[in-house]
Amino acid sequence: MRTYTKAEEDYLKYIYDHDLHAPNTVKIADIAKFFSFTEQSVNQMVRQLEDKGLLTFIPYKYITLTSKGAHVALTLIRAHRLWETFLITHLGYTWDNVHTLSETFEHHGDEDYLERLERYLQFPHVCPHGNPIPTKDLTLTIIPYVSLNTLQVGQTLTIQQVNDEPMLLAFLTTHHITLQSHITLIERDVFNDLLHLTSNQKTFTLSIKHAESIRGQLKQ
Amino acid sequence: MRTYTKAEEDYLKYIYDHDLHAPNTVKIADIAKFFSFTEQSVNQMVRQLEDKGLLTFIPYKYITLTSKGAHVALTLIRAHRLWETFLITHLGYTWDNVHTLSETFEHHGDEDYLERLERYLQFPHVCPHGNPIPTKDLTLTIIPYVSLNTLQVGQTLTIQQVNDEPMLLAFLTTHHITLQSHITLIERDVFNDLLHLTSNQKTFTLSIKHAESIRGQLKQ
DNA sequence: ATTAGTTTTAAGGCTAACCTTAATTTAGGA
DNA sequence: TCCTAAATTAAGGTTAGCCTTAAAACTAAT
Repeated sequence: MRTYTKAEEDYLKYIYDHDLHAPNTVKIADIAKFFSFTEQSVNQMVRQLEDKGLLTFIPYKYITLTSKGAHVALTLIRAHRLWETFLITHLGYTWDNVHTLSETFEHHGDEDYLERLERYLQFPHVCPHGNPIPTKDLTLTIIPYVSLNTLQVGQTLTIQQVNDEPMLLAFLTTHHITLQSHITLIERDVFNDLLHLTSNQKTFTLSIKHAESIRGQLKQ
Repeated sequence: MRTYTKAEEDYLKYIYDHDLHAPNTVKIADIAKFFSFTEQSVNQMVRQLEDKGLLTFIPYKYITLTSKGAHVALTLIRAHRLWETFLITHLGYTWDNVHTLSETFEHHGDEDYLERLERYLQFPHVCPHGNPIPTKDLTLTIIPYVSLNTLQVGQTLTIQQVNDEPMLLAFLTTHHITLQSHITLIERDVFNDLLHLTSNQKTFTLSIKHAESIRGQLKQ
């Protein structure tokens, strides 16, 4: 039933993500660092994935997925986000506690049931975190939001997208911040890489790293 | 996430089923025959399951699940039947093509999501094959139907339950037989272990083995 | 040309899990 | 008591999959 192993799929997902945010820059060392593996291990796995036609690796340049590899990665993202949608909108999960279960389910089942699930959910365009859901033909519509980190002091962001990171989501939840919430940048602490922000008339602090995981549009 | 391995779970399911239909009769040889393993292999696994407190084995007598083991088996049955219900009633699967996918999903996830799924499905008592779904506290309500095989010539059965066996279900589907269908016994071929039956004004033949997988109540 | 950063080769280890063969031993019924 | 079905012991093999260490080789950019 499973065409690729979980490890293979995890590599593909990482490469897809990395390449999306910084095209043509994925190196063996990046993958090794991300998973805490040695570069030799990653080298082997990359060769393995290349042998299976899932990626191309130009040594000393970069690794990039073939269309076949992207197909696999996008199917995983599609499964993950459709599951999240179902779990949240129908089973009562919250956006900070669906990640693990979706991770489990995304690796199982075929494309047929995904289509059925998608139809049942009435073809959602985005998951509950605001991230786009690849369509059946695996097109992913990128919406050009700006990250919270790009705000100038005094500017306000309407949140439209948050990365699916449970800790961050739990943090936002305790501050009653959801999609459509407004966040204003009060001050930028360059020394500590922090942002001081306001939302719901309350002030809080967020690291730049986390701020990059939050996107939306500037409020005029 | 997974507390027990698939193999362990499969042993438990088999023992549960066998014990349900013929209490206190499960022997190592039965399991070995069912899975086509050697008795030595089964012996080892049975010891392993005993060490984990899932069953008790009285050598030369029989194997039976402990309440802990029954708990695991019933949870699997519960998951399987809830998934089947969801897949058929919400995603458009038919009763002869849900088995494999349910088998996959039944081994994943925790009890929390099962409760949510059950609530979402409005606490169904039976799956689409008519088999009872264990409740949250894992009680399984056995309905005393009679098997198609017990019919006397001329008697008619209203189908209420069919075992989840894809081949049989596909056969029934091609004959337009579903739950609530009426089947009349025309003749019993004792020599070949066959039944000649009628349903929807059409005659067909079914082996006794398969007839035992179909249950319901006698039509007066 | 040097060197730092990258990649490769080679050999091996490890975990998880389960199953097999071969040779015995034991229990319980006729 | 004896015999057969049932169970056990012991040692080892297999599959799947991935990861590590150690040592070397290569590339690109200064």
